[in-house]
Amino acid sequence: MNVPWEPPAGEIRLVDVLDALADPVRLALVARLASLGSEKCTDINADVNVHKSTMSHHYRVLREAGVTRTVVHGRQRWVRLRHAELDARFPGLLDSVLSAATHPVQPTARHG
Amino acid sequence: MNVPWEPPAGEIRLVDVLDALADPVRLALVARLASLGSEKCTDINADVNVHKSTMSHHYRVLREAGVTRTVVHGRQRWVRLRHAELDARFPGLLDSVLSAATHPVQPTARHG
DNA sequence: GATTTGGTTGGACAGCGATCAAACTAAACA
DNA sequence: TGTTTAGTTTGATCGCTGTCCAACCAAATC
Repeated sequence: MNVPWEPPAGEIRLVDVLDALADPVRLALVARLASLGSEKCTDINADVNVHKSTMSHHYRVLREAGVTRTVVHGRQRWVRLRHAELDARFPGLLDSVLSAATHPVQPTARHG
Repeated sequence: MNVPWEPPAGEIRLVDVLDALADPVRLALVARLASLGSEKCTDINADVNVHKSTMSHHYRVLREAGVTRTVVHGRQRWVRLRHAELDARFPGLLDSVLSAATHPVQPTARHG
């Protein structure tokens, strides 16, 4: 039920957030969390072809950047986005990243 | 008058853009370009306490990620944001990053 | 208490990236 | 043509980072 260290909402730094999102594995993870909500690490790991210790590393990067919150519940961890807090500090940022991650706009083909 | 290599608008990758923005020097440079428009490298370098070869490296990262366009004009280079193209592909992304970079929202103090 | 389970930590490794200095290149100018 | 100017390229350094494996740890279960 406790929460490992994370930055207070007012101290989340943009560069850290961008850096946390600038990795394919973490970006996919964030997109997944956005669509599925809170998830157990086990469930996430099951779908990712990466060692569990590597995933643990990514969880930490996201958490320490202020992107996610990890709640310890018994012997499992639940991870979810700090969506509202992030949006309060950097309005529109997370949403535009998520929309970019899931629906990048393709250029319309030119005929002629 | 020629333009060094840059990705076509439709092939700009989100991870590359985020990675390009996830550096203090480049983020500041992008914010500066957003407020001042196109600039010569010399002018930019003058205000940044970083070696010119380092700046050249940053210009390349931004350009190859699709964030900026560099136009060679005689013996000087003009750098500017590919604002419209970026916004067409990842709507709202650049603007939210710029607004986050220049006006991060501070939490309101609680009097209690 | 011993074992299983879910996840972290530490070590090792390879690769990358930010930085500076020095050498280089191409354009402009004297 | 030689020199200055604007910026790139190359080389070196050094710290960071993504990855795996092995060891560890705490909670839950037997």
